[in-house]
Amino acid sequence: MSNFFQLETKHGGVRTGTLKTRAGDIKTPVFMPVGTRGAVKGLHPDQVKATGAQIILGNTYHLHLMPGEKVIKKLGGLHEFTRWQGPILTDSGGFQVFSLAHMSKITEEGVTFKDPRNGDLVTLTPEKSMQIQIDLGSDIIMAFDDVVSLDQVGRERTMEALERTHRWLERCILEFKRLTNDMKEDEQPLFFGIAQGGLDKKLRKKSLEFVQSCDVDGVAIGGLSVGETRKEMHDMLEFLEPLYDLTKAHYLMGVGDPIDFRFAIKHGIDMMDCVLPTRNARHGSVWSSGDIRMNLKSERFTNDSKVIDPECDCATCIDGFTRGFLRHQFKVNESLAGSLASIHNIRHLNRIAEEYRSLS
RNA sequence: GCAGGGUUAGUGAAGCGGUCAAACACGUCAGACUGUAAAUCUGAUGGCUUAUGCCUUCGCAGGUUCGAAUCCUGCACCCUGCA
Repeated sequence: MSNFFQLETKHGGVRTGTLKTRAGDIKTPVFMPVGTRGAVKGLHPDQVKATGAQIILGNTYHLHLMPGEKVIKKLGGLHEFTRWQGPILTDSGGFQVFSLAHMSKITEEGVTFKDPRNGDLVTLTPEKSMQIQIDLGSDIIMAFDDVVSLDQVGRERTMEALERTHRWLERCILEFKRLTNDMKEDEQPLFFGIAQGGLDKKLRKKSLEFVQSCDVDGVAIGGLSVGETRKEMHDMLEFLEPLYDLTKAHYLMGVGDPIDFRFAIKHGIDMMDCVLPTRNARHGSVWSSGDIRMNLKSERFTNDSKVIDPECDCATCIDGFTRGFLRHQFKVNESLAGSLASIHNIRHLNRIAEEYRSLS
């Protein structure tokens, strides 16, 4: 497999580079907004693009349930379907092993989930996940992994989940190759493996080394930001920093609090995704300069004529939407409020990424 | 005018002699949210407060009772029938 990631500069732990996908190049470090069901919630693709976003995520599990990958394929694939023209990364459904743990059953073959909406059983296997992601038309395909929680039950199966994740990775690679065999190289999606290991450094090292020894275009760190303390997460990122294969892209999954985002970039991470900017935004919570959080629903903004962050260049701030206006729209449940705040929060992370990219 | 029904905390609405500072919903205030079961969830919401504590409340004014939001009397206002 040729190398789709080009490392350009390195300043301490900060790397800048370019990830080449069939849908376009991605400058790293990069923040990737999450559009689980094919849309970044509340935003038109043009608005997402205007935040500086280069790539968005979709989710195998959700899109498989509704409307189904066959429908999306028939309607031209994810790009045509969603009208997002840039690269798309799809998560494999592995995270749902964790988030829907109490409604799922894991076996060596795969995982059976109960659809939380109607109780329907959905089975996902490494092969199935690859097939779905290929049908969706994803540009970066993620391995199907076994994510564990940090509670007692999860900790006890950390080792088991890690080994299973590795066996599943081999199955994913075989299936991915089978499905992409007849594609020209520049038409193939990329494939990323995922390292697990919970908060156990030995297991983390073992997992990272295993994943990097496989035929993958990028290596992802999974299973963090699932409830551990900030210190635990940062310790692990510091520990992993010298262990990465420098020729591959490094993706930290699910992290996007500005503080963690900066920390990860300084410790060798190239890509991150997170629901935090959009979820928080819909709940009225936004970041401003200095990564300070404020809740726009708060009474104290009622008469505030300032924009969210006077130093911000996002469309929401540039267009002059005041805190007072946003507070009002939140209070009356107008969805515009969440959209405007999402634009701001995504831009906030993209500005951070740009700050580090400008080092090159 | 006659006969019924009603008036409960910011709003709607339970309660119909003690376990009532008073269910529930909404609203309000605050908090949480990290590969989205998430436009969701949690807490507070008469006052004072550390409180299993005290004080003031259930249209208004009296009364019965050991004890009343709950029963009685009068008054005010609202609704529905009949005139």
